[in-house]
Amino acid sequence: MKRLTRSFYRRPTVGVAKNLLGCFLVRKIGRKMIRAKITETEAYVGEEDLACHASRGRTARTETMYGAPGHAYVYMIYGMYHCLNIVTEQKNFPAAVLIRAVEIDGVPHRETDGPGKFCRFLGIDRKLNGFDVTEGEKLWIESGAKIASKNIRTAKRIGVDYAKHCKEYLWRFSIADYSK
DNA sequence: GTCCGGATCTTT
DNA sequence: AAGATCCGGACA
Repeated sequence: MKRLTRSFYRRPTVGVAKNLLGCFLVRKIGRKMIRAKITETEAYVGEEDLACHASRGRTARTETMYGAPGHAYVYMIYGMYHCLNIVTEQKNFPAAVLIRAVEIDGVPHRETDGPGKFCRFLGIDRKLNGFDVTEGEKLWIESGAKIASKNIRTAKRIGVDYAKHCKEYLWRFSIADYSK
């Protein structure tokens, strides 16, 4: 397995979101290393995407998304959960892939089948916001077996009812075997 | 400064 | 179906 490089992320976000399925999110805490297979993702693309945090422009929070691709964008939601995204596309174009679910060997899937759940399990919080996943030692992503397109399920994104017409975009992707 | 709502999850 | 819980963004 090979670590994904910056050029992997410097591409259209929807493609990155699909290609991340089946890849392995690796988290290292001290001597402990956890490998998590990515099973569900969503794309958030630019200021025109009303579901994207950057739709309200460049702010302190969204600054990471405007930065170079291959960095983690971690934010807190509902006062108690964190969500992990990987920044995509060119610098100064705000876009990212939200990782929504992973699977870890020996861990019940229900503990890692939501964005807040696996972040809690992997100890991911805002301290990792802006972390370079193409170089750092705490968090990175390795390539995995390619998922055939017939095994990729496409759907509307979750929890973005406020996003007007953008809520209809089919920018949620999951591996068929793991779809709920 | 104040106010409001959220890319969620758990429990009822 | 509702509660937990708090930060970021909008407005003043």
